[in-house]
Amino acid sequence: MQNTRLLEITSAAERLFSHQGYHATTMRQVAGAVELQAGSLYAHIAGKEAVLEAIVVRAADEFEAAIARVPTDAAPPARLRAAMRAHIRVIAANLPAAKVYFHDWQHLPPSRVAEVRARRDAYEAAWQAIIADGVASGVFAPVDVRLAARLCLSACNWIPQWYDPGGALDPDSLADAFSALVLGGLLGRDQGADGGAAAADRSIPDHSRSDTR
Amino acid sequence: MQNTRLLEITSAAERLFSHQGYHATTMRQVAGAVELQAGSLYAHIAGKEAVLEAIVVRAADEFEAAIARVPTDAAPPARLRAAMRAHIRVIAANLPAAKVYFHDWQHLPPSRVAEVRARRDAYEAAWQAIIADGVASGVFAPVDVRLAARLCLSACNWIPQWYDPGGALDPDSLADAFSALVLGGLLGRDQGADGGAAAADRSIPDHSRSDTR
DNA sequence: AGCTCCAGAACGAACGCTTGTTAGGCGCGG
DNA sequence: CCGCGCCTAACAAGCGTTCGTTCTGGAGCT
Repeated sequence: MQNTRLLEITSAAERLFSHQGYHATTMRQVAGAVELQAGSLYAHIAGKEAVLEAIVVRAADEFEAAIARVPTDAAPPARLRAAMRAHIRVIAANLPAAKVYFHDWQHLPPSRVAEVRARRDAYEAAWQAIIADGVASGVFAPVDVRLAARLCLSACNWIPQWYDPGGALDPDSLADAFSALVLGGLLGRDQGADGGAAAADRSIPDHSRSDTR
Repeated sequence: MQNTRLLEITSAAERLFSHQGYHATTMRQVAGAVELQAGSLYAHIAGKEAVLEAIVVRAADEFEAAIARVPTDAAPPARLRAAMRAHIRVIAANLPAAKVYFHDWQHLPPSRVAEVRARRDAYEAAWQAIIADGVASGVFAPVDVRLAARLCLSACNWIPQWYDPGGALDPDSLADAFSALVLGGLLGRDQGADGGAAAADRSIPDHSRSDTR
């Protein structure tokens, strides 16, 4: 069970893939990162593609598990905030893997690509459901559900491009800032709307303060 | 000035780079796309990297020119909407180039990367300025300017991942839907006058799927 | 008009190098 | 003393690019 080496290799590959991209990364670089010779990797892995697949599948698992923990009985605004926290937490906690997941999943063999695409669509549907509920119950404006979900996910999926894990911005603050923007909008009129925020804070226990500013 | 061949090569490279990525694309593939032998390309181009640079620089030019045309004297909400239209129009009109610009600019030589990064920062600053003006004048809520700008740009930059140019969703509708969401937010509250023109329709007809993702 | 001549475009083969991966042998811990 | 982990060496394939050559079309001269 303590397959230390395989884990080291995979996470080194995550780092390298995330910085340079899958195709620009050499197996010799991966080997060097774990202080091995290139050929020695193959005592632990089946091939370069298998490493990529492991990274991508694990990332997909992570995102799915995270959104599955979002309570479905809360009010839509709280659920959206919770989903955003969950999503961004996964990104921040697995930054290299997330980058690889978003950028290099298309380089898997076609059958695996289809698989990942399906999981991705299901994931997106979960977000659409939250927004659709909000629209149906009149809490949300009658927006285009698909586009609204895509706005949220697009904004989130770009985060790995600029997020600095060592910076002062912790994942939950970022998530709360983003959900506050998406929920309340830029236009003034400070809505008393963050009644939903309280619910979100309860549904996802948290130790850090959420302060947008 | 009728350098037809060079143009053909560049746009074939745009297509291939955008679908497969820069490093996964072969010069022989590029050559095949314009019905040439690989070696023949070098009568027109300096090298693979030079083609990438041309694509990236042109895309950066396009985005900068677009936002430069956004009037600076309008009200912040109208300016934000205009910026969104400008940005998304460029994406839709140069979909392959935009994808390459967003994904593969890091594969340029370090000096060029720094250059592009600088231009990118300046571009982002233009968006921040719009939001900062809105906050300063009280039209926008007192949000974190940097995060709000990043939300907008993150959402927009992910668009090439899913946008279908043949679909029913035209760029301006998409831009208006996104800016309506970012300006007004999801939470109900009837739509006040956004400083912008007509197309502020909150309810947008269900767009057909035609997902290439 | 007919001729020469050259520049550019394209070919096809080859270059040197790197890629992912495999094979065989060495050494050390259990 | 077995077997696992690792190394060295090598492999075939593919990479971006170069090179000498061929072909072609039009300008310039007579």
